[in-house]
Amino acid sequence: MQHSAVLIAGATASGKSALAIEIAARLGGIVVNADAMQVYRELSVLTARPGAGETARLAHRLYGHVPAATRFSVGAWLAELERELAEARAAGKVPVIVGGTGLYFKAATEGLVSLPPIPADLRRRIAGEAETAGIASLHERLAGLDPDGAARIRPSDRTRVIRALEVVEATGRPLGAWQAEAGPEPLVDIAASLPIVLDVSPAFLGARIERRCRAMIDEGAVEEAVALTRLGLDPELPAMKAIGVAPFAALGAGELGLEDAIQRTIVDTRRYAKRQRTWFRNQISGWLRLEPPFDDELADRLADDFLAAR
RNA sequence: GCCCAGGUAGCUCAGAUGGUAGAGCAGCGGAUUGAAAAUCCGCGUGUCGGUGGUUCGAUUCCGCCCCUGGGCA
Repeated sequence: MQHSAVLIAGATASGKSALAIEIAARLGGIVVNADAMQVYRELSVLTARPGAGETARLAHRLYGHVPAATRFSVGAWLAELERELAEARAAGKVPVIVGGTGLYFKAATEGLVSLPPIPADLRRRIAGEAETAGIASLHERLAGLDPDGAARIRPSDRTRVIRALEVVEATGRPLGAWQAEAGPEPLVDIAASLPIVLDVSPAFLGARIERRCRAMIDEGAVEEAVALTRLGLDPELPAMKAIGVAPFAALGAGELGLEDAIQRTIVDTRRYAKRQRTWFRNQISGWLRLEPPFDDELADRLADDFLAAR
């Protein structure tokens, strides 16, 4: 079953969430999260997750509903998105999917290959081997089991080497073979949707990122980072790698100065925004590209555009 | 005012008996199919403070000037 939706992709601090709310309000819709970090329960200030004011105005789904101890994934998100889209349709509400994770949008609009789940103990074993034997030696093993994959993935690309090895060891087939199969149809029918990418300049983002990172302190970023680290979770879990967690936790522990912690967070955020811009510039085509200001007039126009497209 | 040290990339600095310069950080470009705020690849972006002089050639040597820091008055 394919769905129509409004899609809003944009870099961090671009103003995409506010625009999503305005459009959803005009369409009688709901906001659905497409951001890999805003799903974590213990992260709110650090991920700039929509607050009480926003969620009181209209429904926000897939925000803060996953414990930080969980290793979330595109596949898990896609399964939840399917449920949300079905519910929204049944309720007659337009889903406005907003986020900054390019891979999630790609999975929603182009589909994701169907793979059996990888046993958790196998994943742990391979990750452990990466630590002890080194990622290059895992790549050598991959070359024996999945030559095409090994040729495509650099020996230094830790995430992809581990993933490719997991798949071929768990299923007996290389990842590329799975991907070559026709997967399930995409959840979002892009032709019947309004896909928007916010085209924001580094200068525009830079100022907003700095302001946000400084404001976080008063909103409790340090306390949030400290509380998260006190859970004693595996530092390799995705939630532990959220921008700001390490520097603000270090600040809370007295190991880093205030200004150093803020600067570290600003720089990390800027770099993240740069990677997002690269993704949206090169991995997405045929989407409506919009420049600031993202104001009420724009929301009016986009809501009309969506109704016309559908 | 005098003496000393220093002005080289966005920042902190290195360097060449005279042949237009290079590190770290920052920055920029790219890849991206179940960890994606992850992971990985590539790229120096420069009136060497200004101005005269010596020289085939000056960022480098010399003069003068400007700026910064320290010292003496």
